[in-house]
Amino acid sequence: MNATAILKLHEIKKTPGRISIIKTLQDGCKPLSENEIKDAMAENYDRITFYRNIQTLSAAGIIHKIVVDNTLVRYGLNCCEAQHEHHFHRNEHAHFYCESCQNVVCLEQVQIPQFNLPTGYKSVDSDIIIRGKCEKCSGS
Amino acid sequence: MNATAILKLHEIKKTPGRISIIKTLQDGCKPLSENEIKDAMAENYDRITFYRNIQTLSAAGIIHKIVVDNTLVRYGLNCCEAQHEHHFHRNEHAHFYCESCQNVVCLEQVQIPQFNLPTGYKSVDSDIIIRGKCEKCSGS
DNA sequence: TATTCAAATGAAACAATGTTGCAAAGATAC
DNA sequence: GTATCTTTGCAACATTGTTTCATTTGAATA
Repeated sequence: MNATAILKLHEIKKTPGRISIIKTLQDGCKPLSENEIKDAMAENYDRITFYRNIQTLSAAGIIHKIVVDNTLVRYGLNCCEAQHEHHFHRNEHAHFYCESCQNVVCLEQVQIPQFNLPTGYKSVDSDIIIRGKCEKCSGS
Repeated sequence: MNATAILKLHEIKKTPGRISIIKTLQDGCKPLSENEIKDAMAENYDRITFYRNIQTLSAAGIIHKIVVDNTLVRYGLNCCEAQHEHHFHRNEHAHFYCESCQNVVCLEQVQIPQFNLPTGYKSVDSDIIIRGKCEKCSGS
């Protein structure tokens, strides 16, 4: 689905900045950092607008923020299935962070476990970051 | 175990800043933010020294950093068992973040699952943050 | 197509967070 | 107590994130 269609589906105004962010993430085929998106957007990029659009796109369920570390944040495009939902739908999945190539991979297929919490604790959702080496970097 | 003993055990120099951080975390009985530690340390606090000591204590396995969000970081004291290890030993456990009271709880007893990763992916460790309501805040 | 109005933008200014270099002070071994 | 190496604290800087407000723009409607 193209950027314009995604925005229309979620009833969000089509603006150059938002189109740019979505297209960049589609082209990148993986979660990207602010700087990577910035570089791709070139003169289209404004930092304040970027943060606001990330907020908007995130709240709409179009993208999700991946916090690998407090100084290492990536933004990933939600999968196509999630894009068909009109309402907010968190596309919950774990993430893999490769300590060699620094890439983040969305592990759509990895089952999020049911954690056995102490009595009285109610879980709403969870963030799972698995660190290690990806396929390319572990082959040696 | 008191702060001095912990530092000696890990062969790290005993300094006021480090003692302060450890004592504050012991008194707090829960993971604390930089600001909470700062307030407890009062005039003892220096921001640069704090960051460096967090780095040192963390590398030694005395404390661990919990990144709930990129703008929401806490530091937790490692449990006593881990303190008996001379070498670095990551005391791996999941964390619970209460969206009502903003407290973080170390879930020592929650089993870290074996994630079924795609072929070639090697896991080293993982960060698990479970969000929801804690015992006190869910009772209503 | 022109009009309209709410929403989005971009500039400035600010706030918080994290890092580096370096001289002075302090902790431990002797 | 003295020597030595580590740690501290200051200054300065870099990065990341937020708020306010006047201006511009998107898109619904006439």
